[in-house]
Amino acid sequence: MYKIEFNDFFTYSFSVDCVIFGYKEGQIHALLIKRSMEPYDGHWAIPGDLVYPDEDISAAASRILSELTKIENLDLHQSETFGDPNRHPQGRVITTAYFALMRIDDFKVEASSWAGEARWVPIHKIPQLAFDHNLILSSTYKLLIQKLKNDPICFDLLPYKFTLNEMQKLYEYAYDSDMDKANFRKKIKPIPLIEHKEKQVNVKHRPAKLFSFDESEYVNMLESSEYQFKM
Amino acid sequence: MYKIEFNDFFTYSFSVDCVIFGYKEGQIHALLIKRSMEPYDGHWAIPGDLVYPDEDISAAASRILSELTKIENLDLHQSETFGDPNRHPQGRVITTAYFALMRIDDFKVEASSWAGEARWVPIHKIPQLAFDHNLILSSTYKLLIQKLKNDPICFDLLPYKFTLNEMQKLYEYAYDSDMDKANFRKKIKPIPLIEHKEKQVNVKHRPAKLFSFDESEYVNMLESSEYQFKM
DNA sequence: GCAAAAGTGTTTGGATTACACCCATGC
DNA sequence: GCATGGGTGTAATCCAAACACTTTTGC
Repeated sequence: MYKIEFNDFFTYSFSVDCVIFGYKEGQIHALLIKRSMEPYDGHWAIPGDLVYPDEDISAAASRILSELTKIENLDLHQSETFGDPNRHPQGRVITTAYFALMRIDDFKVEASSWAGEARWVPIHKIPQLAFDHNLILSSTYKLLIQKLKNDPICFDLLPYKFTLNEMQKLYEYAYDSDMDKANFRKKIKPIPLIEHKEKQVNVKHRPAKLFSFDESEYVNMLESSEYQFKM
Repeated sequence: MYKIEFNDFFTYSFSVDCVIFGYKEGQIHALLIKRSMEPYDGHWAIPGDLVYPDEDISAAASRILSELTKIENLDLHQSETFGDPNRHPQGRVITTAYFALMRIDDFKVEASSWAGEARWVPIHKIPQLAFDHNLILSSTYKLLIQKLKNDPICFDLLPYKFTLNEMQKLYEYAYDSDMDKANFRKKIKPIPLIEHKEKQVNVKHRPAKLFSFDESEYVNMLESSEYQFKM
């Protein structure tokens, strides 16, 4: 039936790699760690780990995220699965990539057993990484760009209170194209935003109003009407 | 470092499940097999198999496809990965779903060691399946519908020579909405189609022209201009 | 002629685009 | 005042929806 013994199939391992994206200084960044163990000791890599025998794979992604950043309850998005037989030098390890979005200001990297050092790196300046992580990162980044078009996840990258110009700049960066200010504001009219009374401070021009994404209203709109987020 | 021995991580297995979609009688169908082995002997299931130790996961998906249908070289699209620790009764088996599209008329199901019987089932009449296959199928179907919007894959479901009305009916089915004939034809104007001299035969109304997708022209358009398929 | 679907043209209203202009703040 | 970006209005244009109409086949 099988060309090998059935038990010989139960010799694989499984990992998840968790691409953490953030946005600062007008650029999308990924959080990379410097590995402090073999294999690829000393190389930069996407944070990832083996999945425990009784652990769901999405739970493993959450664990990695919180071990590294002490942040819980971030949305995780499943990306691609990579299964080249030779991708891992220590055996057959298949890996599923996830990505999470965070506000860089919110967070402090925690040193952990497997990460001596962690650093935010602009997505267009990623060095050579361990394993097939360059491939994983680039395909996951493409997926992020895709999702920015169809889901209101830009608000997970922007500060909680943001200006409309900041939002526009993020989309201009993601789509690598300039947008007209007036038209951008017309386009986002249907997105439910909370308008704050506060304004920008310490800017040497007219201060902009601050907004937040109205998540609960968005959920309402999804349920009741047939509103479809689209950028 | 780890709470268990390193070697205890290398006790998992990995499978791929290959959802094969077809289109006939105005409905999208999935090819299901009746399992003839434990576990879930006698249950209907998505064709799938364990991945061999030295086999890439996409190669495994191709293998399943060709063992079952003797068709090679179909495009495979990676879908979601499922890793609930209890999804498989015989151990920790993580699975990645793929899907392929085929013209139902083209093909004959081959009996194989693990499939005593195979059957095309309309996507809205799927019975109780083995493992978590109902979940896998429904999420993969959603992905198919999504991709029908953004990629010219409807032509993998339609006959090689098709009428514009057949194409429209497929989209009406996929999006569960009626479309205007004249507007549909205006919308697909930019899609490169080969217009055949032949027409429908044996219809009791004016016979429609037959078309085929002009794949090579599509590739050209993708490269040269900034054409973007969109339905 | 009639039924049925193929195939095309016109009108209309809403969305997108380009662009112009005024406003508030720091220096 | 001037530079800088915030914020809004308008006209031109494009696009999609609605609908009407003609054409070709079988019976």
